[in-house]
Amino acid sequence: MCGDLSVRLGHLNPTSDRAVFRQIADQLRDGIERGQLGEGEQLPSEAQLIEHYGVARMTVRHAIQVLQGEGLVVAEHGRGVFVRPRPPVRRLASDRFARRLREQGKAAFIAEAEQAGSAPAVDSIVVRVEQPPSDVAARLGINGKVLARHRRYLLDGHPVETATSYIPIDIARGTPIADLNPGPGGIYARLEELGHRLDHFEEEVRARMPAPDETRALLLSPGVPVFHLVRTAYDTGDRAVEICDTVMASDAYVLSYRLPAG
Amino acid sequence: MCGDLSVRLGHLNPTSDRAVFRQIADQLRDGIERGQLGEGEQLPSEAQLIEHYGVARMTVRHAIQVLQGEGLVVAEHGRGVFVRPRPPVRRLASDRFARRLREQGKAAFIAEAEQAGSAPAVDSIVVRVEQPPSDVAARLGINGKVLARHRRYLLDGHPVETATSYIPIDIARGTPIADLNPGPGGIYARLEELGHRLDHFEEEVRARMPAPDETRALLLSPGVPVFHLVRTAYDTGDRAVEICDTVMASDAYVLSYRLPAG
DNA sequence: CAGTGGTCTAGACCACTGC
DNA sequence: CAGTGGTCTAGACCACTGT
Repeated sequence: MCGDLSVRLGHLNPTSDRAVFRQIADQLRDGIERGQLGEGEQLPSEAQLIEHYGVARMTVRHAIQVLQGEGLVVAEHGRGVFVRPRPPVRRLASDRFARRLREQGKAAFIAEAEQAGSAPAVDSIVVRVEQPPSDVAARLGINGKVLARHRRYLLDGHPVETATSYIPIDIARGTPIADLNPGPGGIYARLEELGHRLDHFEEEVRARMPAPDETRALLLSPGVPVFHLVRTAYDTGDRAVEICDTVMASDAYVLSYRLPAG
Repeated sequence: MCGDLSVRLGHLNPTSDRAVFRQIADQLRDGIERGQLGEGEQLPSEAQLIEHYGVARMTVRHAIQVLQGEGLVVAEHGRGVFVRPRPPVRRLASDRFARRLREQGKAAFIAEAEQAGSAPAVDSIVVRVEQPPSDVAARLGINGKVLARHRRYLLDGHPVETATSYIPIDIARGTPIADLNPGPGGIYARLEELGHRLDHFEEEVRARMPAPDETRALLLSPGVPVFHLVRTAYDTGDRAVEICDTVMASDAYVLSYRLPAG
């Protein structure tokens, strides 16, 4: 009764209240979670599923769409539908902005990626003066424009993160912070050289589905959310001297934080 | 040419490569992002969109499905499709497990919710001895079974978070930690009374789309990811004494962490 | 009851992949 | 070229909401 598919597909329960496309999605999901379909393996084709279940094409497409929305599979035009491979995750530790790392002359992203054996890259760098979003302006305590540094980070050629740093103009003007390449240790090293000794950062983390432009910039598969981080840097005078707004492919990261108990 | 819809819908570009359903989704998304369609407002009905664009029903449904996947709208059977209201978010600060809060006799969730003016509740409590997931076992340095405390948290009647705490049996046996209600200050207070003075926590944060059982437990709308937190509590002897595995509705939370700069 | 979205069918034509 | 998924049509019937 079952063909020679790599998954053992079951039968539909016609008496069930559960919609047919959901029953099909359930069975495929089961096969994935049980490991009968491993990472990168191909699902039965639409034609095979239509044949097996005796349903219309739109019904099996709907089932597959459900799994795509859950981030379990990716469809590739002309090739097939595959169990989504989990990319290696980058672990971001809460000490990643510690001074000792900065003093080694590497920006946080580069230093960490190289240590993990990946090939880091930065592109799409744009540095300009602009009007910041209102929440950024409020945190910086500024009404007018600020220096904005936009960039995109890649690991082994895959984009994983876009970021924009906002720095008050009175701090950045005429310094390497306003240059395309701010020099060794990144802008945090420059801020400290300028007398803004950093005290701590406050990082806010949200998760949501990406907007279409984010899907493009990060080459996200359907069903992959993004982390949205807003990190504020405070100097020892408790002034907010920089805000970094970051959008990250959530399947490429685990964020790790140390919390005090005392 | 335009009817009296609350959004000004544009026209399709037949020469565009962009699929018709994407063009329709783009126009509706635009209306939402420009604020022409505010939170909770109703989108044009399928019938209206079919009429306006002169396309088949499946095409407009596909467009709306795209917006659902992005978490922008929610469809309500028999009522219509609405711009998804953003629920009030709960801000979780990194000092939420500080001893001073515990000493006030409240568990972290309850204390914080009441302070924010919400009505907290806990249900679905299950306490039992079970085999933990292998990653939990590894972190606890344990091979066999552990005490597991499952529960679900609600704010103002809405489920927002499910959590499972795992505690080594040799620590929990015969203590209030193994009771349904562990008493004032929660299990962290009990752990400290038992001599396991807490030193710090390590919290790992992931984001992903929910599995179907999580969608049910948290009543999640389509297009809403979850935070998956795994928090390990270490005592002053650097022993892992508890692991809390938490799944949270990402639209109900902003996580906030303080990072050292020094 | 009319109006809404949910499920499903049976086709059509197209675009991409790999042999 | 055959096989795959992507887009779109034009229907059908159902289930839920509100009046």
